[in-house]
Amino acid sequence: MTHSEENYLKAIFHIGKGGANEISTNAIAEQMETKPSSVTDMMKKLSEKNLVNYKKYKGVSLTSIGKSMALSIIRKHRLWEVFLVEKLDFSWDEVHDVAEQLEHIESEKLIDKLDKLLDYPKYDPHGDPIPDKNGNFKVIDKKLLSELSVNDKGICVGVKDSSSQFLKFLDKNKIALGDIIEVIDKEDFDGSFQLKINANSFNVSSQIASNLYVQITE
Amino acid sequence: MTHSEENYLKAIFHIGKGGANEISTNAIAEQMETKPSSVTDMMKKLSEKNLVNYKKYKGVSLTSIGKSMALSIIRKHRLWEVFLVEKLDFSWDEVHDVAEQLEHIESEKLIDKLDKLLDYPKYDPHGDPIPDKNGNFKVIDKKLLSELSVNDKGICVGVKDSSSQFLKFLDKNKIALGDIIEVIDKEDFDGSFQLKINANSFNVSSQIASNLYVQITE
DNA sequence: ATAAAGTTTTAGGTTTGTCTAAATTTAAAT
DNA sequence: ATTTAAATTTAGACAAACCTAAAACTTTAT
Ligand SMILES: [Mn+2]
Ligand SMILES: [Mn+2]
Ligand SMILES: [Mn+2]
Ligand SMILES: [Mn+2]
Repeated sequence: MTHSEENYLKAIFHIGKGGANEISTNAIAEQMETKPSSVTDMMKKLSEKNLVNYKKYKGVSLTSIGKSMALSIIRKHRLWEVFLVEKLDFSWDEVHDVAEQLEHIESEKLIDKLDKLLDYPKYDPHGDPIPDKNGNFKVIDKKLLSELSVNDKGICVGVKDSSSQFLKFLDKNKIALGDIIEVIDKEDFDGSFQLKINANSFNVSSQIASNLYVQITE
Repeated sequence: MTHSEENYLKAIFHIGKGGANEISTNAIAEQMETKPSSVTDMMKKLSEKNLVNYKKYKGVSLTSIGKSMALSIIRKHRLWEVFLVEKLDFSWDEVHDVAEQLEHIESEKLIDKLDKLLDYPKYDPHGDPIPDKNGNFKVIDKKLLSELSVNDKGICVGVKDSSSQFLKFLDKNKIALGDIIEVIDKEDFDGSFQLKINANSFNVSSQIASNLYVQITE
């Protein structure tokens, strides 16, 4: 498997959110920042290798082999992200680009030992689940903060947008995974939220609220 | 810089042992396990980028930029080898191939932090020196065990052959870096050595003796 | 000094992954 | 039901990194 092939499989998995949907050529091209014609070429090759189901003009889906390869790459990506944060003191907004490179390192032993060193983490620094060796992971029942109602209370468990920009914004405002969030009020006018985060009052825009995942506790 | 370009620079550095000698096309081809014609192509490209001095039929040498790039890759390779042994419990015969991949990861911050995590090691698991950020490293005054005379005594500080085969042989015979070695006798007949290693008697063939580096203490 | 042998380069070709432009198929709009 | 628009595929091209075979250069041996 080449780096490029791996990146395509990962892209298909992410667009389809792990399901078996038919993914369009254009969607893949956008995700990969490449041209649709390049995608078509690659889909033919991946189809030849039995990693995707491809029928002309009908989009693609991952085969079970393709899916497990995608999961293996995602596992590596997220484990490396944990390593960078936990062992090398990277901040959560700096890890993605390096992990994009590290995810392609081929060595089963390496990743097993890394998993052990990190004490078998279940989530990456952005709250995304880390598949185990067999590709299994728990899907935690989380909601976007923007979907909560007044008086709902929960724990901040993830981010939808994991751009450096957004993560730095959260840092600056001292919002972190694990924080307890309570919805005090919702403003109809602009969709903004009045929150209590770890006992401090906060007001966040609807844009922020729709990029934070919360696990409701009551 | 592509992986391939990096590997060529490293190969040239290794063949020339860090000096500024003119390296032949065939020597590079052999080191890289590729064909001379491929080497010529690459030398033209590296020359274009001012990483090597190249004149047709006259061989190549690294420019100062090329040399510092080679040293940077070697630094990364050896730091990763230390990481694999110290933090992930790899044995010294398993690290090279993985380090060949990891050495190409691009992130200055990553390598600085890794260096710190490992507490700024000066040598890799095979006794090879690790260049610092500026490409400087100490050349330790070591000799091949085969060059020692009877009654010479020293510390085992490195291996010349770092093949898995040889390293496993040393493991099996409980010979490790840091061991104290004394030459008790040399056998003219087959060039074999009678040694005392950490107080135990040993007999090693000339082939072994010419692949172990020793720092003489008396 | 010349021939033979060895080394290096050139010429032309392949594969991978990309691109643009044109053709084809599917979906949407009238 | 056509026409128009959008999505997708094909055709042809290109750069990177490799190859084989042939030509050119250098070194060695006679
Ligand atoms: Mn990431
Ligand atoms: Mn992540
Ligand atoms: Mn090595
Ligand atoms: Mn080494």
